Amino acid sequence: MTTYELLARNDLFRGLEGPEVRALLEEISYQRNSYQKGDTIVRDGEPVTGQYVLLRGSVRGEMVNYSGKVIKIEDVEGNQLLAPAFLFGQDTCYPVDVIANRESECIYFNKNSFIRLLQMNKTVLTNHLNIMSGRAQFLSEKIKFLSFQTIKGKIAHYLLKQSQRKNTLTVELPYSHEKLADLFGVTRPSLTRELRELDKEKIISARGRNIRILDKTRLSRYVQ
Amino acid sequence: MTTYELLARNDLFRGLEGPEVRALLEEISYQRNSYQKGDTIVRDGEPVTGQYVLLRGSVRGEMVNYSGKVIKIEDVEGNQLLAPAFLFGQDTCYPVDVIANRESECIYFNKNSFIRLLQMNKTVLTNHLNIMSGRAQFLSEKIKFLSFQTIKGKIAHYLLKQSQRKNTLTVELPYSHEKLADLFGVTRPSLTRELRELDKEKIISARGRNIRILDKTRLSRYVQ
DNA sequence: CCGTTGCGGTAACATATGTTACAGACAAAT
DNA sequence: ATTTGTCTGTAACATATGTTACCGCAACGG
Repeated sequence: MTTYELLARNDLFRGLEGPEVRALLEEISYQRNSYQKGDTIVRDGEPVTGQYVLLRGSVRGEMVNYSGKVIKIEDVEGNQLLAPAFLFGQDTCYPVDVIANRESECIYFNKNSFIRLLQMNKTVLTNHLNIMSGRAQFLSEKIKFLSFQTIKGKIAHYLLKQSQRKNTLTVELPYSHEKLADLFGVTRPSLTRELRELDKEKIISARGRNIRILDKTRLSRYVQ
Repeated sequence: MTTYELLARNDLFRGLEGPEVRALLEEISYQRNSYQKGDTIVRDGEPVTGQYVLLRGSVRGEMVNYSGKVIKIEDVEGNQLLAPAFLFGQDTCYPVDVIANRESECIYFNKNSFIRLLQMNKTVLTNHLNIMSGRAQFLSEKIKFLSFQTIKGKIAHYLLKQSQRKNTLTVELPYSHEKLADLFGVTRPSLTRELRELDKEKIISARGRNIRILDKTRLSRYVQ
């Protein structure tokens, strides 16, 4: 698929037809880069000089502190902007490392090009405002999730959300306990321990990554 | 002072002259409301239907969970937008309660009016993008602060920031321990205990709200 | 002058979570 | 077939923080 066709599906261009997107992009300079699994795309603290768009693949944003503790903020899959809310403002720096989960491809617009893009089309601008708002909403949710819940609360919240989305009581964890623990901001043995306890109490059945919700009511009680 | 004069000093209108602001606002409808100390201006979970601007006074944004634990997100003083990053996006809801710290006054633009305002003037639009980016940056910082630091780490971070800003080694806490504990997402006795310990170790001298940094080096070591 | 109130200080104890280390299961690689 | 690495499970123990309750002080209002 061409760059245009891929980008046309991005939320940034929602509501525009392929040819319109093509016309916009022809006026703008950008570069296209590939990354291998494990490659760092942007580093925490680096100044933001432009806008990356993930075309293809999967990357994750994570915060790391000096003593090595990791909090995974999110996975970004497919065709999305990376850190879309950080391009503006003065002397903004990336708040996370962005690392490729597997082979991936990005488009990079430098700041001026991206601003021109926003100015050239009102729909694009509106889309971008929506995307930025969505990010702020996401970050707020994250604060709530990280600071209010106990580990069991986080597990309950997570499982109930997954189960609701797929409309099933069996949840296959998309991550190892290790990764999930990072997402929750806790350590791996602690996460495993709490999973085991919920299993022992017959609230869930947990066999490695395969989890089945046995008692939704009691599980919900852990969500604050 | 008139509404125009007040608003003209808002970051949203940075770079515009008073008369320009006046001209813009004459085309737009808005309402002006007063609040008493303790009044709730917006409530967590309420849909966002417009943009509040704090004209005068002081408000705080805080998250509360069902069991009553509070995390104060921030204080907003004087002339600023409230929750500026949440107006766009679909079905957005406020992520916090916003409560007046003392008698305060707000302007409220409904969503369409505010969007028109952004469309009418490119400077205003750019300012708004900057403000939104700033919010995202702030929220990211908050996540780091809340999830990486121990209580002593939070104290150290906070004191060092205050001391740097005022360029002095004495910090007069602007809050009671109670409020500060909310800001840190911890309980009051725990915060007091840690303050006392830092005092005992002669890293700071803490007498109620009056704190003096005695050993900057050792204090910094607590910041992750 | 005295009660009330809010605040800081403190202590005993409970609990959640981290730390570290190791063992077994399994799959991939050799 | 063997090795290697990754993952889950587990345990003993350490630590940070929460919980609850109480004290005393200072400010304030009646």
